[in-house]
Amino acid sequence: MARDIAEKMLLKAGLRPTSQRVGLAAILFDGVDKHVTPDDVMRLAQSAGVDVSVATVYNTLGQLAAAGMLRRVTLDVGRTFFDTNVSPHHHLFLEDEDKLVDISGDAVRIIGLPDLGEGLRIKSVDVLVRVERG
Amino acid sequence: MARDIAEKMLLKAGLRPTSQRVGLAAILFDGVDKHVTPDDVMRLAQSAGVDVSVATVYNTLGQLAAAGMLRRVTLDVGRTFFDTNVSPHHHLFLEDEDKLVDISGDAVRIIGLPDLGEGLRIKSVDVLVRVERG
DNA sequence: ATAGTTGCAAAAGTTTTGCATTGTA
DNA sequence: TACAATGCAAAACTTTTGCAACTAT
Repeated sequence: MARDIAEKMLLKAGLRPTSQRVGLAAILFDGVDKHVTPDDVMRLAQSAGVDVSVATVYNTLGQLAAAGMLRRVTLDVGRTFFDTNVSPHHHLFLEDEDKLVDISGDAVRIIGLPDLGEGLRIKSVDVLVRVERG
Repeated sequence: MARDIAEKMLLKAGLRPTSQRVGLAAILFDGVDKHVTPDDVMRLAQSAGVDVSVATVYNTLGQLAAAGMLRRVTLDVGRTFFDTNVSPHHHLFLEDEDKLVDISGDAVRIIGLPDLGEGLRIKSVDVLVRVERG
């Protein structure tokens, strides 16, 4: 049952497993990696009969991302995706389908990044490959 | 005079060199590469005495980006930058200063990107390095 | 009781659209 | 005069905030 997993993930994230959050987490952590927008989540919640407001969807997604349970991927104006795959990896964006696809993080190597000055630390390196039919 | 250059760029982009657009282009293409948000541009326009609405700032930036005169760089929610450097290159984002810095495109090499299926074409490869003090 | 947490209505902020106006042929 | 392009007010959309209600001790 996905609800059990959902509850465990919420507790691990230090969030109370309220009915809204359990409902959302059950949708997100069903065992299949996904890339969803807040709007997708809202729609999925409605279909699943989870009664929740848009604000709570945003807040919950933000909290899960802050807890490292989701990865926020910002693409273009007004296109924020949340990725349930939180291991280091990159993304391919299929423009024609408006869809994000993971690229394994191990496979990709980036060489030639500049040395950082004193006291600076790399927080993340994201590669986004935009792909179109042609 | 930056106004002459501005007018040339607009004509090259197929846009009428109206007073608003010339004013904005003169701010953007003053010979120094910059990373600006629509809000920055609005403020700069006001300081420069260019009378223009927010909508026109957005529309003009979008038109210049579509014409390849500006590069749109989307970072996070509600953080769209326009880069006057349109040659292929990557970006470093300094979180503490909320500032984008260019990384030369020639210096960086990315290896291990997956083969694309039939009929797909890479449109762009963007690397974003997030940096923080630490 | 009370201190902390939650969910959401309302507010804030960003971007796009519809259309009156202006410019062009 | 007709036809296309422009600029912007207003609308649409995305995200955050403030606070009443709830929970746990």
